[in-house]
Amino acid sequence: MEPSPQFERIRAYYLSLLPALTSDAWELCTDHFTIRTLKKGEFLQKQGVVANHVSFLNYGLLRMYHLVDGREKVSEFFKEGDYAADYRSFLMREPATTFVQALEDTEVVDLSFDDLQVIYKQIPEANYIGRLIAEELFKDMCRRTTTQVTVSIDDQYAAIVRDKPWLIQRVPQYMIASYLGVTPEALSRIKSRAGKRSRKIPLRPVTAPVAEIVTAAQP
Amino acid sequence: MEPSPQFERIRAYYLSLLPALTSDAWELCTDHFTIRTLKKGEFLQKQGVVANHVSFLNYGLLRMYHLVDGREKVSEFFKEGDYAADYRSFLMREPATTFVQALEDTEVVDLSFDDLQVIYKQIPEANYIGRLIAEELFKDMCRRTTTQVTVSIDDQYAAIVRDKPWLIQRVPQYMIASYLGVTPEALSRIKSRAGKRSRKIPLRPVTAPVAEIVTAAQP
DNA sequence: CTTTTTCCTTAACCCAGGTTAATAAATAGA
DNA sequence: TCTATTTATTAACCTGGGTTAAGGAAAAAG
Repeated sequence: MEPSPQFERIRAYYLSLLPALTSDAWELCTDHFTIRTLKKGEFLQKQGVVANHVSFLNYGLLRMYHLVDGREKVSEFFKEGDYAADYRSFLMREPATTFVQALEDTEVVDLSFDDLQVIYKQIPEANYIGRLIAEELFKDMCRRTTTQVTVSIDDQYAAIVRDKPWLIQRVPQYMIASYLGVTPEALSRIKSRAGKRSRKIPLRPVTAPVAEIVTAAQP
Repeated sequence: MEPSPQFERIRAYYLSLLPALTSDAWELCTDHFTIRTLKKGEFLQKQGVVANHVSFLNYGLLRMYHLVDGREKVSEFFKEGDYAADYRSFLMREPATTFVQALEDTEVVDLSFDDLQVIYKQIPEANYIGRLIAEELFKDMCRRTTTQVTVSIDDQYAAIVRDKPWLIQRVPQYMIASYLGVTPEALSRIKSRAGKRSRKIPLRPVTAPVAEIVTAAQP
């Protein structure tokens, strides 16, 4: 069987986690993969439904959000190369609390829960990959939580502009506002504040206004 | 070697995750475990230091917090039976961004990063346990995030009183306030509001004021 | 290109929570 | 026990973000 180009990206991802991945093991994986496409606006996941797949994005863009008394609260974006799912629902076999919707036409590699369990049984190393993926997701959530507690909204937005310009390019402002936990109106204010700031700031301390490096303090 | 009573609780925990855990594998684990005690106020982890252990709590109580311009922001509590650590720092081998401090005299079973890697090498099933633990931590963070987005502060506090009375008993109010993301003064207001509410509420809709069950909506 | 819809911005008003301060209650130390 | 320190409460004031509303820009539909 010749390698499907649709599995190349996920193969590279698995190899990056487990360079020793054998071609036998890989074949077994691809037996369980299925390709699916979503048109802009379609849903990968809906609230109330148990997530039955994890989906690796070949291309496209998704958003995850909660619906809380009529309002959408964006919690995550997924782009090409990411694993997307309500992983909590997938793991717990409980109805999802979130929606995951395509913001662009998107192609994913699906793997169902049952198929994944088969893989875990038949390929012990899969547990290793599964561990690394879960750890990676955990780290990401830690990063997010730390940022929310640690960084002002204004700086969080500045960080997005600086570090994730693709978000600004591909996602409407009101979703980014929601992601930051504020209203679109508030994000407008943030942006106008940022505008004034950056016009003034050149006069700021030229000598390294670096964040202090915090070392272990005494109790 | 006769079983140490200090490892009984963690043994039960591992067995709950992997009933098939062999005694050989368990012996190998205990070879790497060390017992440590912390007096109230002492630190398990300090900001700026790479977390070198994961610590299973035999008894006691810990809090994890960020220090952001002089203020403590509590992000987590750990009690007997929990695994405590700055797991992000532990996994990434990067300096911790958090402090973890004992709120009571505490006894932990330590496992160092290097020892854990040895265990992962020698016992393939360990990856399975590691995966489940990482997944569990991920699920907990999801729960927390969902709650923060979904539930009002007043209801979050009510939920703590209802579901985690041990938190109320063992932790000062101002730390719970911090955990909820508000000031102690705000928590006082929340409590007084709750007082008024519960005195009035008996007159509320007697016919099942249940949260609507949300099913998959149409796109 | 025009129309329609979606998205963004600005302004005025309001309010929950932060801030400060003062007091009371509870806990720890002597 | 009594004192000192920590913790909790309450009130007055202030501020930043929510809310509402309206106008303008941009994108999609025709």
